[in-house]
Amino acid sequence: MDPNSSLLLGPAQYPTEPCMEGGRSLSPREQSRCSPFAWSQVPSSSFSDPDCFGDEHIQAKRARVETIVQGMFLSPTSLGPGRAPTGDSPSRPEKAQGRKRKQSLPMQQDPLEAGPAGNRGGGRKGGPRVRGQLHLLRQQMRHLQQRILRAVEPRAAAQGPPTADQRNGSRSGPWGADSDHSQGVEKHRVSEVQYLSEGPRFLPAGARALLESLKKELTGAISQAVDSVLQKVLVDPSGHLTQLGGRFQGPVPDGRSEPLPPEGSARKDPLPLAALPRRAQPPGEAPLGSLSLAKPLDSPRYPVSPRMIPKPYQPPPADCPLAVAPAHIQEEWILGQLLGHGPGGRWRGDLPQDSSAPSQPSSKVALRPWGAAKLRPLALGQQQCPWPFTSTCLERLPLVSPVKMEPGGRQAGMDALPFSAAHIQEGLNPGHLKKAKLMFFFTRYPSSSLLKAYFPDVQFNRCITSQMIKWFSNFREFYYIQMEKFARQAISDGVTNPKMLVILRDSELFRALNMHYNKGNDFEVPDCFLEIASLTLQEFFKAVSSGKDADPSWKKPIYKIISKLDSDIPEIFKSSSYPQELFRN
DNA sequence: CCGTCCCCTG
DNA sequence: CAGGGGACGG
Repeated sequence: MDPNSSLLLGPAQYPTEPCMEGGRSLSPREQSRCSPFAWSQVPSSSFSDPDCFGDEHIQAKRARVETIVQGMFLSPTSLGPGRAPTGDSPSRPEKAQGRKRKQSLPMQQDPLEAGPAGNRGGGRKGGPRVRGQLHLLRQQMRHLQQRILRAVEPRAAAQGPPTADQRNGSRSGPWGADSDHSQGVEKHRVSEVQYLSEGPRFLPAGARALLESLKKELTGAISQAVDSVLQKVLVDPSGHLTQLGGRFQGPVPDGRSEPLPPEGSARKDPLPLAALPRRAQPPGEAPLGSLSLAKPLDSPRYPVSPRMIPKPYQPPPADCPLAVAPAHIQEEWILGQLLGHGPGGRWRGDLPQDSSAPSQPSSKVALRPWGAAKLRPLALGQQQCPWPFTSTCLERLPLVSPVKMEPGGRQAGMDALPFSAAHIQEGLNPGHLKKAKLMFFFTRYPSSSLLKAYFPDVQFNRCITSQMIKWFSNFREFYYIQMEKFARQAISDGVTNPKMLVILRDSELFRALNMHYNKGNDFEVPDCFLEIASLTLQEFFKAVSSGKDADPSWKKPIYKIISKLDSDIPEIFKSSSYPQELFRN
């Protein structure tokens, strides 16, 4: 037990990067400001939360296959504007199916839908090769389906065609043998689903039996095939199971290999920080045992133990193992993949398409971070909507209700789709509030013009502007109250040297701030903020300990100092209307 | 006088 | 976090 350690620690405890924010260098002004002790981390590791990927990945594929197969059995009512062909089949499954797809698909791009283009020869690792195999499987399935149809078609036609409204809405009715093979793959498959799903009702018994049997076989075979393919993906060349925790083999070269602890369970032991590659400090995960400052009854924490000797500012490691910008891009890419919607997609919008999508033959189709499929009852041609904000997409975007924050609760609409740049918001929504809070890590005193620049989806007027200004005022209020509180506590704990007060990620003060501005640890707090917070704390400490707090306006000078320490906000905040919650659920 | 900011309150 | 009052600067 080392009560001091959490608050006081050498600055180079975690190898960090120079003061880069969002992958771009700071202006000279900020460089000098950050130096020598402000080092910021690219928001990162929280984005590559392993839990988001592993199981989802498999489940998504499974669900995909199931969906395809299920589609054969479904009523076609959802596929065309026509009403249900028979009165006795209530609208049962298609809704449920739609939901299922929605749930299972949006998390990341699905190789099955990645598009037919080449790359079958298998690139590096499993991805491309598997994609190719899956594509093959799908083609085979299509061929089988066509065979089935050809087999049953003549007899079925003799039974009499379906009524017109069973077919209308699709360019060639289920019974029209003129399948348009030039159609996009997705559309093609949709028509097949429709095709098959109408089959049983009109087929003679023999054909139906044949169809059923073939379906059964197909189902089994495909599931098996997919399983085997997936197994190959999940086993690396050396035969070891890759960690299903969700580490990517590709884009995240330095992903931590230790799974994140379950929600709410803090790490028992501090990470072996020295052993971690780089910026490996898990965001906000603090060892509960080493909290300080918030426990006033603890025995004296300052007079310090050797470990927490203040900062003889240690320069950062000169050899930063990874280039910053690429890592940043990778993280955005990952984020997009993980989120499946929201800012991930938007963030990607700023990236060169190819560089961030290493193995996508057709990135605009394959990368669907905004989860277009989620918005579609059936996977229609993604080609129609290559970019999130085309009109076709926008029509489908659920709008976020412009309501006020529900205390403590997440907005129901927020996980649907938190923003739309084209839908200028009338008011501010909880997403905006959250974004503002994250921005507070960079700027305590934003100007209204800055706010306008960083909330492009907000229609600013006097009221909105003042509300947002007010938000930051409230943020500051909380911030300064915390600073004063902890400064006074440090004084009462016997601290004499303000330089001893350094806020680290495992300190209680950090936890308080993080809880306030970054609830849920969605964002990795930049080190610049920690440095400024430390400085603020020190200023409060100095002022209080020298008795300046007798002056009614004793905080003013501190405010003045801090107001000059705003950092530039990463560009990603500008381009995304909302950085999205990086839910771990 | 107006816009900000702070502070207090609910 | 929002509202409202008051201080302050231009």
